[in-house]
Amino acid sequence: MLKDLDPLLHSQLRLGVMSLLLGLDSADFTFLKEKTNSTAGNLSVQLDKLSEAGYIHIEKTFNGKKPLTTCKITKKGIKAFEEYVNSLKSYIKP
Amino acid sequence: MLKDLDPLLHSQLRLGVMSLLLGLDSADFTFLKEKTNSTAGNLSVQLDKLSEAGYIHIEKTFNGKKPLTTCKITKKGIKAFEEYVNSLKSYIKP
DNA sequence: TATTTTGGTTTATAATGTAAACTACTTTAC
DNA sequence: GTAAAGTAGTTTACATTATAAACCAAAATA
Repeated sequence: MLKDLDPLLHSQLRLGVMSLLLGLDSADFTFLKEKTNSTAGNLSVQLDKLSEAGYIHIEKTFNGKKPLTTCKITKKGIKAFEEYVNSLKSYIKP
Repeated sequence: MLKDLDPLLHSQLRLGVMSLLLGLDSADFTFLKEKTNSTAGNLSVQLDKLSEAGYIHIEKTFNGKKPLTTCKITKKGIKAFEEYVNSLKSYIKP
């Protein structure tokens, strides 16, 4: 009946990041920070967790002279997200 | 875009309890424990939280000589659940 | 009558989330 | 050119949350 929910995705901020990344080719730190309305510190921590789980890929480059952190969702991340949504349905079905 | 998720409902066990109660007139402790696959201790704590928030109503009676804890979802709980589901959609929309 | 089971609660610990403080560099204003 | 403010983050310390282990009281069973 009630399926387990991936604890890594069952967090407002991490879910928000994944949701945003799913619709985009890639997104940088500042964009994600604004869209999710999070603090930089929190976002930094949560991106690391998603990265460690292999759900996103983080690339650190430079935009001219400014550091630029770019995130991309991975295949594994897409699959995990889809499974999470599927599991959620067992809770919210009418 | 991404709406805030009620933290009280954004927990696997509490969400599971609410989901189950939504479809039933009422449910007792043991039933919820089995259906959610939780430990009694955890369930006890989480039911208290839902009760304190006014999302469920807990009645403690006796079934013959055995204690019986019965839970019912409240109007407030139904509304909160519906809002939670609605907010969730901003994350999982295709 | 000793042991197990039922139906829980309390408490201690582990895991998680978040904000505040910090780093390092850059741009702007004097 | 140098002081102040801004950008782009990271680290650390604390608060909240979740979970499990230990516990309690009564009842059923052996």
